[in-house]
Amino acid sequence: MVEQNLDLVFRALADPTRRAILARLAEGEATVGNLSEPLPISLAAVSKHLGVLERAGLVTREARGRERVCRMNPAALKDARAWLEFHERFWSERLDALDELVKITLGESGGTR
Amino acid sequence: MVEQNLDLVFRALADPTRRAILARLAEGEATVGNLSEPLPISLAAVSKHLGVLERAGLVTREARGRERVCRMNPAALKDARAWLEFHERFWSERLDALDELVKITLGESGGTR
DNA sequence: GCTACACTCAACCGTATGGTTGAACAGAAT
DNA sequence: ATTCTGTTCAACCATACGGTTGAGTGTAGC
Repeated sequence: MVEQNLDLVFRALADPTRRAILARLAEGEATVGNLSEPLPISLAAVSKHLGVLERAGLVTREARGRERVCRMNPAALKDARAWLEFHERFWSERLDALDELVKITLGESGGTR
Repeated sequence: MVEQNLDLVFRALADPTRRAILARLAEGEATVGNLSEPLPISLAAVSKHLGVLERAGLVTREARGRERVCRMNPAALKDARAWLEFHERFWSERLDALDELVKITLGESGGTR
């Protein structure tokens, strides 16, 4: 359940164009047209990228007149950050423990590889 | 420079099999064979996944006899976490600011619409 | 009502991805 | 020396991805 969401979020973040869109969106809401202006790709391509971001829950698109205004949803980053943070911490602790073990082992046995 | 690394890291993390491999690796180093045991895919496929993880800097593979022992490298997660954290924070602040603005605007204008 | 605009949808294209199988290679075991 | 084992490599397959173009849809403006 959450796992699949991680798939979508990480995959969405793996593309530089999409990260650029998010960066632009961080400055405030924008229409699809606004977003596509600085990008060297077609409007349709941008629309597709927005679809990916939307499916990942990172962005919402709302119709306003004939425009679609996009907003970012920082909450969707939470799971991904939590995953990263957990593993980073977990691994670091493991490494520390390993380090400690090595020190102790070397100290006791005399360090003969 | 860092940007491209983010591509690789996020892309690597976007696959559930690869996250499973990382989770297994968090419990300690393992050979390619060890890693492939619980997985429902071929050894060759696991080897490929390890290639992806290695290119992203998340895992190192070292030859030990005829085996390859894999270890995780938590440092590689740092950039990704930093990116996420920054944007999450940045966006949250933005949203808070927007919230504040809305409150002020509504308070001043009388809140029509 | 017609035209212009903002956007999405659908079809298509080339390349990447995740999987397979079978051959190849290197180290261990006999 | 031969065989077995652990792993990679290469070729192949199906599907997904990121891009394009052109048609379609709905709203705005005259």
